[in-house]
Amino acid sequence: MPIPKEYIPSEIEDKWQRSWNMAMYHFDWNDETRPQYIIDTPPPYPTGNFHIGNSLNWCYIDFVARYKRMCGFNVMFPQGWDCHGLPTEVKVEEINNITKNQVPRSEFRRMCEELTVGNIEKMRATMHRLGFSTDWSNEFITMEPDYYVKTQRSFVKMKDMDRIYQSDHPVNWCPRCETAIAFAEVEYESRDTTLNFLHFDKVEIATTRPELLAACVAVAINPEDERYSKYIGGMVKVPLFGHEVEIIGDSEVDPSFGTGVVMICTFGDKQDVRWWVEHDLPLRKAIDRSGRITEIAGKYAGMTVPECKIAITEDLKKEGYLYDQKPLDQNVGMCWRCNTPIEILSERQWFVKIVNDDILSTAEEIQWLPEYMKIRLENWTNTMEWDWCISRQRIFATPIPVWYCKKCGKPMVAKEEWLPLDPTQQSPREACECGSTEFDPEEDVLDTWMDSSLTALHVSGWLSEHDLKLPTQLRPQGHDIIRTWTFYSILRAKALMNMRPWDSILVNGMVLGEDGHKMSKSRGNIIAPEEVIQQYSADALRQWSAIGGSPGSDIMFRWKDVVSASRFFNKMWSICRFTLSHLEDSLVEGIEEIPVKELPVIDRWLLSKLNRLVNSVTRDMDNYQFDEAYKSIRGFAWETLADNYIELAKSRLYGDDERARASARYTLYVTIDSLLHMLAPFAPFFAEEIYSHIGTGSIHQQNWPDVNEALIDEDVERQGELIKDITSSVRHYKSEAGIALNAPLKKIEIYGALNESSDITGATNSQVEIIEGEPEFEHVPVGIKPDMGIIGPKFRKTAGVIIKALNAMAPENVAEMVRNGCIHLTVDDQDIELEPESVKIIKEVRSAGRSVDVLEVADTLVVIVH
RNA sequence: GGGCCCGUGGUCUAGCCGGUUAUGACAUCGCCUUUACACGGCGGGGGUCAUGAGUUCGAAUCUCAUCGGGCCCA
Repeated sequence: MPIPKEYIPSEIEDKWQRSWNMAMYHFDWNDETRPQYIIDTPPPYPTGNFHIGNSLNWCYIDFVARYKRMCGFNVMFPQGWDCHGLPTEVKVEEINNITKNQVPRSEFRRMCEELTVGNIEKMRATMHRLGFSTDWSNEFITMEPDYYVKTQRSFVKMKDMDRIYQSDHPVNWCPRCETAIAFAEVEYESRDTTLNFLHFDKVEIATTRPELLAACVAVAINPEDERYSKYIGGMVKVPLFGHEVEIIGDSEVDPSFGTGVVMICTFGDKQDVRWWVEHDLPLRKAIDRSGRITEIAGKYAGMTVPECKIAITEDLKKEGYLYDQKPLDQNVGMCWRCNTPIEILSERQWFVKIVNDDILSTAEEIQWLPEYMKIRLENWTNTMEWDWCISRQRIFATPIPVWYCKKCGKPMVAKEEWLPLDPTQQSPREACECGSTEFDPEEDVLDTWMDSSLTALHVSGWLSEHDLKLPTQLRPQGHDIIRTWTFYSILRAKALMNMRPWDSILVNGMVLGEDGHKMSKSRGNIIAPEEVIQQYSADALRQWSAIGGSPGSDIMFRWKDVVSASRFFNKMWSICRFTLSHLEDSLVEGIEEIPVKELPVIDRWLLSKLNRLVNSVTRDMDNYQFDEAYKSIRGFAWETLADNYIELAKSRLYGDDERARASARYTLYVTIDSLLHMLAPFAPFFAEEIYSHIGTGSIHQQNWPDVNEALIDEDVERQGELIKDITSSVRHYKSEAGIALNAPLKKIEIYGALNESSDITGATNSQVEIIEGEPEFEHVPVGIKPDMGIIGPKFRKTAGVIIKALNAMAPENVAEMVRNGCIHLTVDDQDIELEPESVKIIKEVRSAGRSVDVLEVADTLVVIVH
């Protein structure tokens, strides 16, 4: 069946997407013959929109999954969905025009689930369209009991091993979301604020947060600061509120900032918390959970923080306490979800203990790609000051399986076998130690990272009927979530199984828009994958992923890269169509295998280069260098195969010599077949389409090509290269001389060791004669080029003067000495001898009166007779 | 303020454990419809490798400083 002239990707991709049996990508849990290759795929948040950044990451994963499968691994490329979290809650409130407290918890949760199910469906469709070889038999959805039972069991297990505890501790608090958040969820933004200079009764202090005066619990100065050190241990009165606080000394105070005196509030920032702990200061809560000022602030109670700031500043001015104000550029912590400035509140929360050394030593056991990404994790780990706060005051999340006894207040943690459960819907199955059976449920829920940090354990069969296959082989993810997902995943695998979660972590960059900035709605530089697929093709988008940049670096989305990708597929299509048109009959009868020795030089040249290509692409794929791999495949197909080989082989393919035709056909077949196999992980649709014409079954179930070392032959390559170069310089000659490329030349004489000339004859459409021996032309040395690679290391310091001396000599003299086997020269009264290889002679050929042009190709002379 | 990454023709990029002629793509210019492809072919122009200093016989490559950009954090 001939292949159509035009390459119409939409039809081809649609056809294969419909007909592929996705079961061919399933992981076999019971296979004991193939090595496992389990990928800890990121579970995206089901926004309903699989964006281009996801696409990049998933393309990388798919390249690896398909490659490893072809290499004989038992691959699992599962897909999970990280469902819980605030954005969905907000969306549900928006859609239904309600707040979460207006409907029962279970009803609200149901609404969130319903929205999520729909969103997952949309994202699955995009993934299918992109041709990912996902193993859908191992899909997981964190909001389903099958998954969150594991989150809950992990909670109970870690509680039992004292890795989880409950405590009053300052936490980062988002007053808008009314929930605690972890450090990882705090983002910093530069803001212009005002530094206010206030008179206290003994000292002057500078503060950016006068609204927290009521929460002032101490005033701190640097003990080295001679201006104030005499006050240490004394008391001062806080303006407006009148309570007395201690003056403490602490070397952390910067004497040069503001007045050199700072007030400590509970809590204005993280430094306040450090001082509060260190100096054992009292707690004065001035802000409540909703971000309003509390009763301790007297008449200011009930105001919001910004309102209070204005009111207090006014009063301070009125009362004469405020004597100066200066603008200050300050970084303010914000909630990463809603961008509200966070507060630090002291609340009773659940925490996971962080053991920094465990994280760091486990990170050492993992191969990081690129290597430097590990440093980011280490830096983050070393700056952790508090434990991980895992309780959240939300609804759509995994419930914390705990109740509190109404009588004695003792918490009751669910037994593992009771799980999954929701304590707000179910009661404990046993009585409290005190005998009471009345309980209040824990209404707090778990941080979503408690779900997603278990993915490596989950996909490797933890707490399932299968044998545990931890560690997994690969964690692919973006560098934006190293401090969260990477960090927590390592923590959990280490805590729960005392193992590393993965052998390797492949960190991809962010996708930048065409304006060079990270894609975001507000910048309006977002490109949807569907848009790219619709205009070009999924294979073209995948190619952009492969060659847009090397893994780890941020990569810009550029339409022209997609265009260039689709051009390559057109070219490849055309190459395949040409090949197939010559293969037709023999494909039916089976391609006749021809012994290498019987093939013409140029065929052996191509096969030698092909095997080198297989070798390098295999190495690149093993190192996740998709850009390198793809570029070399593309370069080989376009230049080596299409521009050179096919042009050279054409005369044989169209000629009468059956044997010569068969050789070219065989070579083309072998080459196309290998190329398609190597393209398969990158362009699964294209490769499958062409393969369906030349092979049987799906190409995605074939083996990765082996390198046939016997076909790599340097001598053959040199000869082939010469043939190619001669042909190309004749082409160049014609182009320069304004001769049509297919116009015949009178005669071409080649002086040199070349066994075959028929392909040159065909490609240049001219009579070719190979002449042994020296040509009758004058060979004039016109210059020399010293080889620094030889002279430099040998002569070191004197190399410079030697080069100078060489360049000063007459080229013909040097050439003469090279012919005699040794170059003598005198430098600084010293005799120096150089091997002939140290110098390359540049020669010019002068024709002796004949009406010819002379081309020099490597060491071979090509004479064009007019 | 600290850490990490990066400055290479107009744009993006390879090279970066040193070796003299710096890779490729896109763009640009000229020529060509030659039985796979004009979404093509052939050929050309364009870079003092951010700046300055140092190490070295030799630096895009190593060191330091400066300037500029990005990311993460305090």
